Amino acid sequence: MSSNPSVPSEPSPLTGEPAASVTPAFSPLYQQIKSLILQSLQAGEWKPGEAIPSEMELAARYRVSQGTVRKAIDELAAENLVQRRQGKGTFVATHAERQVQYRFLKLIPDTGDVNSEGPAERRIVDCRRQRASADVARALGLRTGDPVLQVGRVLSFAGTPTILEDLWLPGGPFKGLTADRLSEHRGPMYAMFESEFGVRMVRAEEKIRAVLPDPNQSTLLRVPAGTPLLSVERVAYTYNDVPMELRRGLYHTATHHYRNELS
Amino acid sequence: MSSNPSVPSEPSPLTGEPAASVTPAFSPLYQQIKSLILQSLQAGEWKPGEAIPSEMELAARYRVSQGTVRKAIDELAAENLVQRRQGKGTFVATHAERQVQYRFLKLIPDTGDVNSEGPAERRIVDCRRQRASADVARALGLRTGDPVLQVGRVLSFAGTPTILEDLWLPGGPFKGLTADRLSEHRGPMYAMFESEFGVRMVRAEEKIRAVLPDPNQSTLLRVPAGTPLLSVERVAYTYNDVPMELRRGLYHTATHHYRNELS
DNA sequence: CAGTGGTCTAGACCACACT
DNA sequence: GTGTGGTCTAGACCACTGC
Repeated sequence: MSSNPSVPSEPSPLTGEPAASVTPAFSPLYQQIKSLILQSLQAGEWKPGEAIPSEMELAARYRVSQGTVRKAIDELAAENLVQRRQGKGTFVATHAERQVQYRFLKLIPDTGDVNSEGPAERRIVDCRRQRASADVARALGLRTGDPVLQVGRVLSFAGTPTILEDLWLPGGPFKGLTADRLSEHRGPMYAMFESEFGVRMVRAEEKIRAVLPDPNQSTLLRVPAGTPLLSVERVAYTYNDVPMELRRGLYHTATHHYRNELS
Repeated sequence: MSSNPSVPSEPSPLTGEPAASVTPAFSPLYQQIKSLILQSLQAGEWKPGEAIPSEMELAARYRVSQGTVRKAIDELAAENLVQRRQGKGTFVATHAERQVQYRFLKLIPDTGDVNSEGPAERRIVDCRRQRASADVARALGLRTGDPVLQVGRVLSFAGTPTILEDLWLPGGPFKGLTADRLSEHRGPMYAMFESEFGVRMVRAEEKIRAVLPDPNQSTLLRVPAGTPLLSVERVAYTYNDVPMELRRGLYHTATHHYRNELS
């Protein structure tokens, strides 16, 4: 292959970047291929659940060897952006698959049997457009006062209210989202975000604390005042680390716990 | 290379396994190499912080190509068992390095500035040998009544008690551990486990809940009764998923939070 | 059967660290 | 310069899927 920070483009997607600084640092070919694939994913060239072109096709398209494409895809697979299936192809990851549903929900029943209690029962408490407060704006990368959608809901397991959460979504990308559409959909909310709004959550950060509920919260969760609850603040990101959701949850951990793996 | 589930051994470490069932499922060469390296790590052939042989050397030792060794090491590096350093070599991971100290501690100050408060001040509350209760035994893979070491301690940040935790360690591997040796050591406890007892924690699982302290706990943490606290129960594992520590922590989350990344 | 991802090899060259 | 890990290639073959 030829020299460095240029990669042979095909229909020439060439994203500007006139190399303002001196020698823009070394970037391996496979990283360049990776970002090209990433751009296609981001642009929606292949939809969630669909197969992307085969390694050979991509190798031909980008004029590199199959091994180089393979390494690029390996990294995308490691980041859960695509999913490889031997003999079938490589598929754009989605929150709609049975196996990985509720990928970001780490609260599980103490029995460990995730399926024993069936799917969560969801109730939308409220859903309204409003102007972003300072902290919501900061978390979503907006300006204070920008339009946001605020949603409150309760999740119940086996009839017991267990999670109370508030969501804030940027008004722009989620234009047209209403309480009705939220109530109607089946399956994970993030799956609906993909199919209805083309927004794919690929990564999230959570800050966890122990708190006490205020009177309103203890009513909704049907727990006594003074019951300790897990406060989980999540910021979820689409491609390129763009924040797309702020979520503040209260988890009742009497019969469930938050599970985490460290390595 | 030759046929499958046999790999050319060198000084013949050949770990039994007479293949009891029919066709022991396909296992790629690099996976076999990986487990051979894993055995050497486990046996202490290379100590934490030391370099393992170069890829070329390992390739010669196992009679495979460098690429195959590379893929084996890639996986070990992804699991944080070894660390690659370009131009220098591949090193056995350790809890003693500056960068990854407290790798398993996810509680960080709300300011986000991990270094602003300096190192934690540690106080051993108690340390005694006892017999494993049923639940401790189960978590550590022991039998009820087996000897275990129980340690209680308080961690303070900037003079404020923030973490109260109890540890249970299997009596066998940690023979000779005393309150004095615990108090004397500097740096992470897991680093001392490596250097003093040859026990390397490579992985852990945590179960998190919100709880209220009992009177004794609220005294030690200097918080009022009724203060919600994070309960973090951790089981830490050495190689081959052998549990080596049970740890029950109470985190005061007024000025700190538990941070988690999802993907 | 053909097509896909997965493994393995051998060789060339690059980037980095030490000496 | 030498040795290390890191990248890239080209080609062969294997395992899995679906027609």
